[in-house]
Amino acid sequence: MPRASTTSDVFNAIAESRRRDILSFLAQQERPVTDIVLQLGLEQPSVSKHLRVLRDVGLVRVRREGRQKFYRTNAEAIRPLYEWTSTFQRFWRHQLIRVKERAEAQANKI
Amino acid sequence: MPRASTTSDVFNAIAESRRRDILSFLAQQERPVTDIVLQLGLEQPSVSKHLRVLRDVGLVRVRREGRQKFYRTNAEAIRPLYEWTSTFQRFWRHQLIRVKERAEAQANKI
DNA sequence: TTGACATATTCCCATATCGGCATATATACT
DNA sequence: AGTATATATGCCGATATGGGAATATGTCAA
Repeated sequence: MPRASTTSDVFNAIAESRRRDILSFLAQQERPVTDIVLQLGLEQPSVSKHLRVLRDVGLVRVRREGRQKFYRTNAEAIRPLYEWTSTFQRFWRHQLIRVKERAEAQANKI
Repeated sequence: MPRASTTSDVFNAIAESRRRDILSFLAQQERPVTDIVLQLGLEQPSVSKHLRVLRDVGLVRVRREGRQKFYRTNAEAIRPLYEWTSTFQRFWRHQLIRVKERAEAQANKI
């Protein structure tokens, strides 16, 4: 069994750094493909392929206008990722508290 | 160029769902490998390999005790993921507000 | 219709992957 | 030393990948 498909879920789709770059770029404003190509310095077919993956998992939406297609990030689709990572928040907080306590204990010794 | 290595960064490491399962299991408490095998119903070599990947990117820490090795999640390493997803928070909030507004406008029409 | 522009798809290739199985290493016990 | 337990590694095979280059599709304009 090979690695799970990039289109199998949001976790696999965002593993590619260029796709994360695209998502960040398309978050504030919808953009035509050419803008992404220019902004990120990638080949046009490469961008189209990445957009296909992102579209398949619902991370971007498209709107056609003449011969252009405007893509925008569907932030809602990133939420599951946010929520999964959030479950660990309390643990890194605890770790930070412990680090702080150790640092203070060390400081008091001096 | 193939897909980036699973050990190249945290994003690639957590793309695998079993690795996410392992991280969740090891978040609250450190556990020996056998516990993970029993809890998740995976083969022992498979678990060892997943742990290797997680260790390489700093997502877990190990402590040896006799012939056992106790693994625990290093929550701090998940933070970059949390932070990246957080940058989209304001966008999905906007989207939700818009959905809410539309729903209310619809309700007022009735 | 022909040509120009915008985007998408196809084919090829080198490579990392995960599972399965066997085996290696490391530690403890007698 | 020899055996049992705990964990790690090596090898194999099937497969999806991303880049590159070429080409296809779709749309406008003259």
